[in-house]
Amino acid sequence: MTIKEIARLAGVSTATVSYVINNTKNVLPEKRQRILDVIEQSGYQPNHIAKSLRVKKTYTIGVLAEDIRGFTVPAIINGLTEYAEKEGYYILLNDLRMMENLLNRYDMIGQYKDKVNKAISLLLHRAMVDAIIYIGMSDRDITGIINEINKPLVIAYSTTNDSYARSVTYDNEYISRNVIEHLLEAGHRRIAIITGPLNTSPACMRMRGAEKAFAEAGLELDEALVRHGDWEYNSGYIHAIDLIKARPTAIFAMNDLMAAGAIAAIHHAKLRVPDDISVFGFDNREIASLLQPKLTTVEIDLKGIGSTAAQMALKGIRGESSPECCRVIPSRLILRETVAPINI
Amino acid sequence: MTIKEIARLAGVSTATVSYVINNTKNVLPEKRQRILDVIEQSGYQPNHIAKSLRVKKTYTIGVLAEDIRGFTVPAIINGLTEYAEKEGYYILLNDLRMMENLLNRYDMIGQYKDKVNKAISLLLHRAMVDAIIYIGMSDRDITGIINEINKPLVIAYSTTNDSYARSVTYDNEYISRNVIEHLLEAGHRRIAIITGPLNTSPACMRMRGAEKAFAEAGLELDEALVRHGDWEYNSGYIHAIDLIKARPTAIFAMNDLMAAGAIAAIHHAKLRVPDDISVFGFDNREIASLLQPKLTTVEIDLKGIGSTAAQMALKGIRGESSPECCRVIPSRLILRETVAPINI
DNA sequence: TATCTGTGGTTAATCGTTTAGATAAATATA
DNA sequence: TATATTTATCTAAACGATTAACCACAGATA
Repeated sequence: MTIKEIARLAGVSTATVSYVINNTKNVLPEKRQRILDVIEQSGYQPNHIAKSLRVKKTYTIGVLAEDIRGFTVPAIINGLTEYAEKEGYYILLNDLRMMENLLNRYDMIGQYKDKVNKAISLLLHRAMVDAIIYIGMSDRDITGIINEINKPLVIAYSTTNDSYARSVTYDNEYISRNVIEHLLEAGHRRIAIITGPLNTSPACMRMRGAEKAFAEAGLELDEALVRHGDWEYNSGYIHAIDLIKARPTAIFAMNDLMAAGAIAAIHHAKLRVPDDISVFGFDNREIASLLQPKLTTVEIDLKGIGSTAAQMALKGIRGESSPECCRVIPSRLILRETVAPINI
Repeated sequence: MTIKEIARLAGVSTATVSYVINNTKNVLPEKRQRILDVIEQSGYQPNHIAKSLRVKKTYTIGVLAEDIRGFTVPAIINGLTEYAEKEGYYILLNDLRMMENLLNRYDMIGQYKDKVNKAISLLLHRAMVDAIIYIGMSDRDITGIINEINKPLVIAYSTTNDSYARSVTYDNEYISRNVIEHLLEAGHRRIAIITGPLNTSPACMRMRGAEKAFAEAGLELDEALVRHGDWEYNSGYIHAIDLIKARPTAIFAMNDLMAAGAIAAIHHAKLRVPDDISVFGFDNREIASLLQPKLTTVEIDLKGIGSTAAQMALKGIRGESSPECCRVIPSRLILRETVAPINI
């Protein structure tokens, strides 16, 4: 079934059929209906490939994910697909699969660069996507690595200071400030913090947010209550063991895994959560609601990041140049059971 | 840069250029080299869309996932991408996003059916994928729902008894038998089981495996020690509370979430894991290695399922009809800290 | 009446490949 | 030598859409 066949059956030219399919020129109502009827009956579906070839658009967005496993990327893709589908676009997924080996290893940067650029080139020239969305987990500014491309590029989750690429992230600093504010309001003063590695920007920004919250309250962050973890469960456990000696009334662990470790450490020290020590996490991953007690934490709107990224990509494709080159999606606090006011 | 331009620069016809690019006909070595040089210098990349139109193949595999969030689907896609990429195929991802609303709700079956068929039709007729891989989590046999399609279809993870579709799953029954065998070998006799809902096939098959292990050892499964959970943490907790009264020496929970609940229940009863009661989980999700003590569990080779699905899809595309229509990927036991021999 | 304008439709070129069939030259065979 | 075969290459027709350019006709305008 081709457009030619439809035209023959309806007794018109292919051009006319095309015009009614795409609503791109006036056609007499009676004729239009006849054509639509023929299409309906024959179950005709326009050949997308032929159209792509002719109009030089594939209605496809290439998505490059550093690694699809884990909890962040799928949620982003979920939101992304929803928006793209609504607008009639496809998602061509390229999973770079480099969770363990290449990410955050600076001796591997050459290999990383090659892999990314090869993937982009493939997406651009062979698959001919209309735009690319890069979902970055690592702290690298991807734009410094990518060869020039002539299609819209949007970075999701991680951030960039490139002027060409658009990016969409979350409010790292602001929400972290909220966390500390929440603890301060609950009466906590001796607040310990287990950060991520300070050479990663999320850890830095969250730290800055925390500092601001203290400053705004006229207080000062006690350096003796700050430890630098590595995002892993064990580092949360170990640092908490250490911190407990300094008698904090609350611990803000900058992700849920470390928070889980901290809770285990607190229990191990025969103390109770939140009665003796409150714990605030970050990420709201599955484990957060399974811990006993249930973890109070921060939820990043990953789905929102995804749909916004898709939206920005489509704006780029349609040439609606948005003045904003970086959007930040608000996160929210999930208040569960691990934080309690201090003076009860 | 088109093939025409390359032909002009190399002083040959487009046909000849095409022949050297695709290695499809003999070309004099000297001429071939000249053409390759021109291609190299100009950075020419063949237009994939044009090729697809002509040869009626898009080198694209459509992947339909019921919901990409969660832990299973991404791991499968990871393996799938790896294989497909190696063979020069793309992954067009369609996330149906129906975790909460449609899955396993039988009043929603019409809506479910519509959504799946619309997605497949889109993939087939508009995106023109060469094959479809359906990653099913729910227990529904998808083939009963899909309208006839004339391209290879492979079902991954969940299973089918359709003769047209190929499927690739894991060894539910066998590995479950292994779990019980392992517990029996460790001297356990009073083994409690927390199943999933018995109207789901994984729960049934795992149950059958367990029964066989008992039977083979000349023992009988004690019905009083079996409870039917709903895969959620809470049901593990509640059933374990109840089971503990019957004094089992081991509990096999048919997923890690319920196992985690069971462990919490055991601790709550002031008993120790594994000293008083051993616990065996299933899935090896992230939480398994974070629990204290670390959970002994089953790891399904999701990546293997993914790459095998891709392999089968490609076989289908290439017309290499494999006699086997259903492959099962072996799982393995992950022995950690929650299972101990009984008589120490 | 002659010319302009607008409307609905067709013709045919085009997008960038692949490939069947034609052609010409070189080599083998009778 | 004449004919058949093989080999390397080219010509041109697809693939299935879109769309610029053109055309015929009706009604409006000078």
